Amino acid sequence: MRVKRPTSFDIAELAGVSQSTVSRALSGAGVVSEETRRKVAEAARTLNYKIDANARNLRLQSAKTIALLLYEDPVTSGSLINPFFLSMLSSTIKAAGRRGYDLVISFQDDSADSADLVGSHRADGIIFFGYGDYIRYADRMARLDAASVPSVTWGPVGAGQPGHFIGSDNVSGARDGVAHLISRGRKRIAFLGHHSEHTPEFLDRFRGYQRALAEGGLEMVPGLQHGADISEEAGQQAILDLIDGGVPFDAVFAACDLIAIGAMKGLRQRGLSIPGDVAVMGFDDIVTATFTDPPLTTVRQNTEKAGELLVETLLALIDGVPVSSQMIQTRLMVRGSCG
Amino acid sequence: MRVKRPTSFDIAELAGVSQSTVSRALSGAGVVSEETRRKVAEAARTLNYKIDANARNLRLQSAKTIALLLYEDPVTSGSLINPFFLSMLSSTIKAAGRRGYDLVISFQDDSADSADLVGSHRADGIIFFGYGDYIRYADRMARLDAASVPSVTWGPVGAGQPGHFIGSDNVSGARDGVAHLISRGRKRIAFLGHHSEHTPEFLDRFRGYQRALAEGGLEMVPGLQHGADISEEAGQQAILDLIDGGVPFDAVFAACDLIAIGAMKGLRQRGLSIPGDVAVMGFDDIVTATFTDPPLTTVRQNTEKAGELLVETLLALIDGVPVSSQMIQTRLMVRGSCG
DNA sequence: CTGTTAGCGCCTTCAT
DNA sequence: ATGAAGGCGCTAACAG
Repeated sequence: MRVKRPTSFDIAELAGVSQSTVSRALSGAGVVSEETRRKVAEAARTLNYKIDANARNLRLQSAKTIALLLYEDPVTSGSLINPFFLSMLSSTIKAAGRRGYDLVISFQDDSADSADLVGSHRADGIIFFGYGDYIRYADRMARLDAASVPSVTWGPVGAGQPGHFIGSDNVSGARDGVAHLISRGRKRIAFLGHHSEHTPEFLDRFRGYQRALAEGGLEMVPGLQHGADISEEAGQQAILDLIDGGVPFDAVFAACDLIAIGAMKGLRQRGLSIPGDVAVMGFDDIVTATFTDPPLTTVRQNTEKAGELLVETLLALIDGVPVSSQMIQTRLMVRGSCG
Repeated sequence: MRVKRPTSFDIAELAGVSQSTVSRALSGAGVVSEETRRKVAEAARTLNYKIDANARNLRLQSAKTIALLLYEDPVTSGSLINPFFLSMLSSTIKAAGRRGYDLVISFQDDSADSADLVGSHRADGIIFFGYGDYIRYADRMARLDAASVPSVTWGPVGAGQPGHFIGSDNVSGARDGVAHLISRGRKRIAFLGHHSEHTPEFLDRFRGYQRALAEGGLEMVPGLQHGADISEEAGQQAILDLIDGGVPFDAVFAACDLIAIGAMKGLRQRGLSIPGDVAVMGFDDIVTATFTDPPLTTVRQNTEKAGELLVETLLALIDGVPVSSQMIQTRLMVRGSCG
């Protein structure tokens, strides 16, 4: 059933030129007279010619493709459901497309395969996604580096991990958020989310929380910090634990929106009003944040810019241009949940 | 910085055989002595050899790659956020991986590009995703067909559209769901969701709803059918409209889980209890359905099987094997929201 | 069972 | 400005 596709020789014949001229005319690179360029372009159009990517890439020793690896791991089983990543995914695909790169996607957490994608010229480099346990990834990174596989990871910038990172300025973002709560007169501010070295992004947000408290002249109230996985359910459970713990609080800073939304549910479940009794602040600014009741005030991560920088950095790496990790500024989105 | 990668000739030399023997040994296809196969495998391992995908695919005139096109359109702007699609995405990627196929993903709704992916041998075929307006897609499908581009769409099976489809049995799934409501003694059952020919899957679910009512000896109560886009917000708004409409009801069948979850919010907002005052039934069985309060009873779509069938069908099409659209059975997941 | 040989379709010097 | 020729790395006849 496969129709024989036209090759550059067919175009050459139809246009009355040589095959190499066709190649030059279409790539736009070489020097070709305007006249011939037009003839070639037309011939290509009438035959519906498309450059064969395999032949081209074989010749060029590249792939014009970026591999996107999504990690699933025990700590963050909910991460793939996190709408935030969908947003990242979309912006990254678009950024790559703008530069003529395709994206192959893979959920596999088999580290061998990821390097193979590049080893086999299926992809020119790798972008890693996933709120994750970066300590576990460290050796993978090291191995990729050893094989000189270009790669960039979305995550904690400047956490001392090997490899190149693009990520939000989590410390200052969290600080801004908590400072806002303080400016609204809140004094007893809880923190929801895990914050060990295994989740450095959350750790940074925790540090921002601490810094804002210090700058606002507030003590961190013991008993108002509670771990939570990245899911609504975890957030809900965490806030219930907190309420039942008996230590009073008038605000919650959640390490991400999903946790914040879960917390709102828990608060309502216990008959507490938002923001009357408790103000709630999130982090990410997922689409749903606009639609909660009240709408969630949150720290927005710039996913557009993130995708752009991830791709740009990776392509630089592929071209052998030295690059450094980069931090993206966040922005406070004031809505109704903090009064 | 790019290290020169070993070729099959390097392996051949190290293993003391010819290059073609290396190819045979590694592809597993040809006849090679056990002895040589071992030697070659070991040489490949020590040199960390990976078959060059471009060369291989150029030779084979294929790509070993499937393109996944996600459609975004006005009607379904929320669809990409729909966790259901994430689940589909994951299962499809895994099914493709199991067969040695990579997946290139694209959000673009530019129909030209989709055909080009195949025309340029970047992909062997296309899988389309997206609750969508299939009428708008019809001409795209026709065009792809004309260019003999193998493609499969996740969507309404048997709706008379051109092309190959894989989808759930929406009519019988909805019927089962509504029959369950009836068996629990509900008499006035509302339907939430759009159901025009533009959204044939929802239309089928509406038909299942009608059928169940008829089989249960119930009349369809006028005023208890309300449109809703695919989002929590739309579901919430729809149920509020219904409540304010004044026509009493004791159950809601939502065209998808997101709508159902929004409806639950709206009911609670108006002080109605679930399932005491109103039973709620969804469709999809997204992860969140397990965690609502009460847990959502819903009609489960088998995403595992869906991904498997989509890939299997597409590969058959690519091989020129005739295939037909296929319907997947749903399964009622009884939880707490229907009493 | 293994080696030799001929391309797959394109880009790119090197001549002209 | 254009044409001729070589080769990217691999698979698949075809011989032996």
